[in-house]
Formats: sequence, C-alpha cells, structure tokens
Amino acid sequence: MAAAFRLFLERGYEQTTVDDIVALAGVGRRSFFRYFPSKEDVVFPDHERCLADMTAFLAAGADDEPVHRVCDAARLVLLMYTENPAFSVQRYRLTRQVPGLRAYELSVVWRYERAMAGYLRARFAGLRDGTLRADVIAAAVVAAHNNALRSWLRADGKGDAEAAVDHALEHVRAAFGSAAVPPVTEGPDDVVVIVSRRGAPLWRVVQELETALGRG
Amino acid sequence: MAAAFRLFLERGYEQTTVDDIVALAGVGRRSFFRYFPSKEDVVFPDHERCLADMTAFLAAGADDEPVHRVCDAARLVLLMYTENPAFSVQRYRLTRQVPGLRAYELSVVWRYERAMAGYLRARFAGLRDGTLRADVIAAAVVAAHNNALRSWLRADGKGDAEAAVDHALEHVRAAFGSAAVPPVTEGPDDVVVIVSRRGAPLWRVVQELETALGRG
DNA sequence: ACCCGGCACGGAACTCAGTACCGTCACAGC
DNA sequence: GCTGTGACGGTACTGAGTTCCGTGCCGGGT
Repeated sequence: MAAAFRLFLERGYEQTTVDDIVALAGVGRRSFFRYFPSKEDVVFPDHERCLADMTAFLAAGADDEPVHRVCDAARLVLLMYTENPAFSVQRYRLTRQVPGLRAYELSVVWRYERAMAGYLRARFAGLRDGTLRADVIAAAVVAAHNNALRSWLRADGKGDAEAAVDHALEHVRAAFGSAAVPPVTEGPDDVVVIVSRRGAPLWRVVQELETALGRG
Repeated sequence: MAAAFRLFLERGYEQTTVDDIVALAGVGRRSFFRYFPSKEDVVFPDHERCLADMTAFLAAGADDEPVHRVCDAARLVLLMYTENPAFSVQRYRLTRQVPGLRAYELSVVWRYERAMAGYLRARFAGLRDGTLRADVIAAAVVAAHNNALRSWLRADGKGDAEAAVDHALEHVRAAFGSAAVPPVTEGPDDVVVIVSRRGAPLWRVVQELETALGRG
C-alpha cells in the first residue's frame, strides 16, 4: 500500500502499473492480487471492513427509531474517514480525478446505501410505500453524509467533520423524521390510536378505547 | 448492438468477448470501439443522449419551482425506458446479475444525479444550506424514480410506470417541496385519541398518530 | 481522366489487468 | 526422516482497450 500510494502520487494512478508497484514493494505480482482483488482495492483498503461493521450495527439494533439508527450507521463511515485525515484527503484527491476510481467508489457507496435501505425496508415492512420510503431515506442520508464529508475533505481535513455531518443529518431528519416516519406494525400492544369523526356517539369512542386497552 | 444482445442473452455478458460480437456482426474489432468506447456502452446506448437532453431541459427552465423542475427531469429518464419496454426489461435483467454492468449503471445514474444537484445548487444559491439541500433532494428524487422504475422493470414492464413514478415523486415533493400540501382533507372534523402505555418511545406515538391521520 | 482531401473501416501489434497453473520454500506434526 | 499445509513467486494465458498504419471509397477541383 505504501509503495502504491507513493507511485500514485508521483505519477498518477493510471500511469502506475501493478508491475511498478510490486517492483517497488519487492513482492511478487501474484501476491499483490492475493491481498487486493483489484488495483482499485489498494485505494479503498478499509471499506470492506467498514461495510461489515455497518451491517452488523444495523442488524444489532431494532429498538431505536429507524431513521435515527440509519444516521448513526452513516456516522460509522465518517469515523473511518476521520481516523486518518491525511490519508483520506489524499485518497479524495485521487478519486476525484480518476474516473475508474470514482466508479469504484460509487459501487462502494451503493453498497452502504443498500445496507441502510435493506434495514429500513425491514423496519417499514408491511407499510404503505414502505420500500419507497426506505430507499428515499437511505439515499437522502447518504447524500447528506457525503455532502458534509466532501466539504470537509475539500478543506484538507480541517474543521469539525462530526459537527458538519450531524448538521447535515439533522437536516434530513427534519425533512423525514416527523413527516415521513412511518408507523410500526408491532405497535398496537403499547400504543393505541383511535380516530373518530367529531359527532360520533360518545359510547362508540369509549367502546374503542376500552377494547384498545383490553378492558372491554 | 443486435449481435451483442443476441450473444449476451445466449451465453451471458462475461462469456461473450468483443471478438465474438464483431465476428457475428461482420465488422472489424476496431470499428466496434469506434462506436462504443467500452464493452459496457453497448448495453446503455441511449443514456448519453438522455443525459444531454436532461441537462438541456434543466438549463432551459429557471422559472419553475425547482423541485418540480427536477422531478420533470427525472420523468425524462423514465420516458427513455418506457419507449422500449422489452429492451429495458432485458437490459435490467442483464444489469442485475453482472457486477460490471451494475457499476457502469451506477456511474450513469450518478451523472444524472449530479446534473440535477447542479441545477438545484444554482437555484438554491445563497440560501442557507443550499448545496446540502440540493444534494439531498437530487438523491431523493433519483431514489424515488429508481424505486418505481425498478418495480416496473421487475414486473416485466407491465403496469403503469408513469403513475408509479408520479406517485413516488409526489412522495418526495411532500417531504421537500416548498409548497407541500397537507394531505389532510377532512382534518378539522376529525378527532384523534392516543393512548400510550407508560414507557412507549415518543417516536412510536408519533408514528401511530401519523398513521391514524393517514399521512403515511 | 487525374489527383487529392477527408473519412470510415479493418488489421496487426501492443499494454495492462486479472486469472490459472504450477513450482518453491518454510514450518508444523508424527 | 517424511508429509501435509500455507504463503509466496514465476510463467503463461485471456480479454479489454489503444496505437499505428494500410486500404478502399467518395466528392470536388483542375
């Protein structure tokens, strides 16, 4: 990885062949592909682990409010970037100007988004437009996260990335948090809602209330 | 293109080499790459034109309400798919199971999204969190569009794609549109009773309330 | 009729990523 | 000692994409 990044920064990504890297690193060409399935993977060494962390994180918690949970999952990705700001900034500059790397990054981001959407789809299962909401919210969360992350990266890693992402995610939660938070199916055992036309006879309302509370 | 798709459907995308295609089509290998910059481009022949159409469409109108305009831009893409349902369904099936094609499609979708986001950024210039809003809304519109489009494609192109996309986009507009119309038609006449056991999280109460009010 | 400009096409050879196969070496166990 | 196992490296291959060059075609000018 060190050899690869040295060459990438010296003469560019596409001008660097795998043979160059392994020659500088003093290892065999075959060994390179043992550790990195493709040349692009050298640039994104930790995404695979981060993706696994996220899926585990999402699989773990189902008691939280869904959108909140997904926002926290996004913060996991941010952590990976802020752990090593200098590296992240270098990689960002590289990715921005090499189409192949951009395409690869897109596919990685897409997997994050699908993980979130899958989680939300499960939480929204059975609801009206459940998958639609899941997909839209996942996309919005990813977009907000990336917006904040990229402006942090453009600023060479200066500034408070966490605060920026928090602010961006809050923006999403404001749009979807209250207006688009769907109901849960398993709700009725602890929350009961009765809707009644004004003018409906009182006894009917009371009856609904009593059956809802199981005291009927 | 005809030769390529015949072979792709017969023996799969990755099992088909460019040499196979040009042999069947009776043209030179060099000519293939003259018309299609890469093997993937054979599968998405019309996206480049559609992308140009969209940027032109967005550049043309600045009097409309921004989100509405972007939704109409998304409908342009849908049109390209519905123009040739059989082809679109075949391509969808191919794209779904070939990782390379999926990555390519992602980069195409990304360019659509960036076109929309660029338009919105210009319209939101000077506003508080303008670029953030632009990015999030563009992502949401794309996600909603793709959700509806994909379910239409999964149904082999049966059903009303326009209606599905309209419904999905309306969902986004309800969350982001400046002129969001409250969906409560007979609200003032309704009475809502919520009963919550002690300890129920607030978000669940909100969810139930929203379901009851039909704001799903 | 002749030449000449551009141009679409095709072929041959090349680069490079990624893969398949195989040989080597170190190290563990009995 | 022998043998299995696992990490490593080399060789040769496939296939995408590029570069260079040669060829035939067509229109216009002289």
